[in-house]
Amino acid sequence: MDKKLGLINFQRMKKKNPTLLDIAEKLKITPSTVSRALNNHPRISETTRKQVLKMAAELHYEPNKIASALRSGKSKLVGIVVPTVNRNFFSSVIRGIEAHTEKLGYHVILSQSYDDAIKEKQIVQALVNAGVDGVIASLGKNTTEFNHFQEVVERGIPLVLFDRVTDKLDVSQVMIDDYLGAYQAVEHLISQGCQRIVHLTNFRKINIYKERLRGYQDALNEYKIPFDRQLVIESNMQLVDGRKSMENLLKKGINFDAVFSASDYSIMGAMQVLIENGIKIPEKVKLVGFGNEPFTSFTSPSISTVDQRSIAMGQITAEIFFELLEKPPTDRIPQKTILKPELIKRGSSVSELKSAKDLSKKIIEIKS
Amino acid sequence: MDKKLGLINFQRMKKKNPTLLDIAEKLKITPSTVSRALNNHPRISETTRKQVLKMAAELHYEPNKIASALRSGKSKLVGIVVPTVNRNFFSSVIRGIEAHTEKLGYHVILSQSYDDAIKEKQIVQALVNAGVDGVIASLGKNTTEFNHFQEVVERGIPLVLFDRVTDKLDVSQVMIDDYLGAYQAVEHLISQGCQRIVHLTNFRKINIYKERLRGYQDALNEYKIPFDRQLVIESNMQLVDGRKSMENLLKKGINFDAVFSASDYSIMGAMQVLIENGIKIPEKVKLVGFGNEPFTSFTSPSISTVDQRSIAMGQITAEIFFELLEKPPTDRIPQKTILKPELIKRGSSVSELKSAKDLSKKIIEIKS
DNA sequence: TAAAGTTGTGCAAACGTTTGTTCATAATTA
DNA sequence: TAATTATGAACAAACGTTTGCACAACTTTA
Repeated sequence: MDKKLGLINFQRMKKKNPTLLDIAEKLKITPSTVSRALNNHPRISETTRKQVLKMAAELHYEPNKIASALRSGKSKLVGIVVPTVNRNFFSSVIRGIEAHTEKLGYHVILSQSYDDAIKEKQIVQALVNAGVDGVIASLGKNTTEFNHFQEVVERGIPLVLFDRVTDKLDVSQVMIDDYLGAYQAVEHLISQGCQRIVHLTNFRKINIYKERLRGYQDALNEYKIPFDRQLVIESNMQLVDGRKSMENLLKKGINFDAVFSASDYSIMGAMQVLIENGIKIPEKVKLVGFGNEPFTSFTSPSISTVDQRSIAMGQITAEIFFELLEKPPTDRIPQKTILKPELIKRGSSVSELKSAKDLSKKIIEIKS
Repeated sequence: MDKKLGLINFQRMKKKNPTLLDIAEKLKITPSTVSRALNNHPRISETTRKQVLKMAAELHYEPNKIASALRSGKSKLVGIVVPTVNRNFFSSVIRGIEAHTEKLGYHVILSQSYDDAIKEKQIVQALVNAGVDGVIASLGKNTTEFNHFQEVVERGIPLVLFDRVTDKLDVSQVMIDDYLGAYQAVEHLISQGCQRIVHLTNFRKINIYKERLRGYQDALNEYKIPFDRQLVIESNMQLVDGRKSMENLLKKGINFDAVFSASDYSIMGAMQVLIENGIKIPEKVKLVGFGNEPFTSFTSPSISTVDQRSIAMGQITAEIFFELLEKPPTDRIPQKTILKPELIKRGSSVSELKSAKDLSKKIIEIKS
């Protein structure tokens, strides 16, 4: 019986990590010296350092981050909070951030709020409890209250917001110029001869959509095109919403020659309905979306859209974040960084660009 | 000078978390009692427990997870490793897992390997160092060596693989029946009258692609259609690869009437080239992809594809994982769970389904 | 009514680091 | 050569929990 128990225990035995103490004992020095040797403390002799490094490698020593975090208060973890990770924009930004964090020996805890304000709050608290050294976040659509983020700041934990930001928090923010993006998109449509431009926007009046709407209005103004309230359609901006909005427009018989949507998803839905009704794009109606989701280049015609500079945003967000991290909390002056978006003209708004193939055909025809 | 320093220090003062000790002192009891009270230890009296809970709430006490993790060896963190998070399939699985973990008070650390074997190794080590209680992973395409995962198992840390799995590790796995998915897809194409079916596959011969190829071959066999090596095209399976593969096929003048791709991205590319060359889909060539990426339903025609049951896979993976977690390492018998995929027939392979609108039109026409 | 069991709490060690302080020795300066 | 400074390493405390053990005060059992 005893023997069997012993056997079981033996099998259960987990491979134990070697610790600083193990290295210290082998070398007949103290753990503190080992620790300093591994952390390149200047007061450690080259010979000791070499010995320690060698022994550490030999034993496959891996520092226990938990213990380190407890003692030093630095976890080398940065928490990222996004509404969803399943959006090209967000995952690109994350990739940009990750590239930076890795270089500096930090790791990322990724959490999704699914645009749920309560979940967002829980996540942020959990991240703080987990001892992250900083938080990078993009707000959920339904977030109207910011105590959880305020708390982060008060704890002296660096916080950077990107894309979906708020003025109610006095923290560093990185965003694109939504106003400009919308303005350029609408200006482009006008330059293509459009006069009755529908705008699809979100019924939740969060910053980015307000700005896009403002860009739309100002561009119309600039070109002396009257603003028609009827042409601004509010919805949840998903594909189905785009479909519904377009179906409604057609049913009501409202006259229009272009659609500028604040989301690629809803413009996709709108385009589907237009195609199904035999309305030629871009001949009869021209379309521009927002976000440069990958699928916009797959469709036929491909969809013009506004690129949000996700990679750049990720890089810059990370840079600002780590600058903040180095500074003591008092020196952290919140800064706003606004990136210029890029209008990508594709087949849905420019006849000649209907597809790459068409283009090459045309050239061949001219040649022959 | 002194005063100024004092002021600075005051400003810098971070809001300190209250600890068990703070609660204990206020109530004139010991931290151990407080700890037990908060953890519902049976030997704590109801009155003490209530007092502690009240005081904890009053002080906004949040347990320090780091300290708890260090002492108890349980971090309540589960690490997820996926090639990329920017794929509907993966993010759906993750969502399924998250739903489960949250209920049980666990948190998720999400990491992306970007199909880079070295990065994957680093990530797994980092997760172990970070003290995760378990790991859920989907292998990168280039992973050929599994020591890092073996290490996880040896440490007694539960490991579950999903979708991209390997037989070289004796751990629990959850996957779909790739063979069946492919078989059904090809069978469907044959039932639509196709005889010369191209198969786009990955040049990396990882499990899932091998299985899909096998399904393709067996379906042909079953229906006495000769296997033609020329019709199997290997590539990296991205959109551009699909384009190239199709361009090559057309250039070589190879005869075919259908394409079954092991990826939605490459079938998308292939479809673009076909459309650009004026080849009618599904009349001349029928297409089926694999993965049910959202964009497959956006295109025109919409693309038939094989759904990978991502939500179910996430749920089941999480269930298996937490079962494992409860058991001592010795009792962890690896189990394989194979889910049935679902063939989704859309316009790219069925003429009558070209679009929902067409369908409704037809109905109306019949009526009138 | 003494022995045995229960219940509620305190004590102190432990988890594996990091880090301020001390202390000896070696190198520099006056 | 004595006084000072640099250098390298040891000591010990600390981070905030958890947890085995001890122990007093009760309650039950014989």
